[in-house]
Amino acid sequence: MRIGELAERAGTSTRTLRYYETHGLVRAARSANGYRIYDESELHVVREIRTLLGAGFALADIRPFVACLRAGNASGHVCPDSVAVLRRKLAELDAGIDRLQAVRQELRDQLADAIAHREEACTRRCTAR
Amino acid sequence: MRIGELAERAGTSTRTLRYYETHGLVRAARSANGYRIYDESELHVVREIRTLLGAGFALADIRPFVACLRAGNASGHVCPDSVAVLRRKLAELDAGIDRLQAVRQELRDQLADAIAHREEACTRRCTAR
DNA sequence: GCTTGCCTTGACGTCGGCGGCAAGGTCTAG
DNA sequence: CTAGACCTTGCCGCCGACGTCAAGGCAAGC
Repeated sequence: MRIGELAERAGTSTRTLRYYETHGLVRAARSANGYRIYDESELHVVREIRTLLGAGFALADIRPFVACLRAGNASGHVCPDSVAVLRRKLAELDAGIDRLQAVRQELRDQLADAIAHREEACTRRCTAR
Repeated sequence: MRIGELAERAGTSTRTLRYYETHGLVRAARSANGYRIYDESELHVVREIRTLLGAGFALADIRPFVACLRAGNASGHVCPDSVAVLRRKLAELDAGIDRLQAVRQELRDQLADAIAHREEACTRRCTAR
């Protein structure tokens, strides 16, 4: 399979695949003319990468998952390194959610305040540049 | 007040204040020698900007709040434009929280799965590069 | 032969909110 | 007179995950 086909089947771009390769995540053999030749299994690798990226992981965090897949495991998250990253990400996620919840509460308060003072405040035009 | 003092009192840098100025958020008069001279009220403006940035707002989103302050209102969030941004940000925040919650659930499941299969999977060394 | 479509490497652009440096002008204290 | 602390504009660097050319090689159909 060449790069164009892999890109299409993985739902991404050739540029992205080359980018992953330069960062050591995806592997390719080369045919006589220099074209990249991908093994069927690379499709799973790329999909793993895309899924994790979509979940907010950085490429560096994804590395252990790919290594885990390459080590012959059916899923990339069963290895110790992956689990460590999972735990860390989970903690980050919790912190992020807490932060957003706090901001959300603050915004709701401000919104309520703004509506309550709608008539007494904002007497001049608020669109002043 | 010159730029160094404002920066210190607002807990930011001179570089940042100039940046805000080029983006039309902060205003300064000029003294004879070309130095920026800030009105006392700019301190409130800068603090409003910093607060909103900290809450995850983009500079473009903050503009109406600054305009609202300049229009003579005690707080920047009482004007219609600000309220519109607040509503939008609140919705974005909710969406973001939902997304993170979903990812979080997914991670927890994967973590549980990884732990459950700890012994039967990952037979080879998972740290293969 | 010529076009079309695939592929290659390399290098610069993007977005946002600044940091940091260069090369100079200004003001004040000693 | 000089040092040093402030200020000015301008421009490049940064992070991350790519997009977007540019300039060319390779393969296949007509």
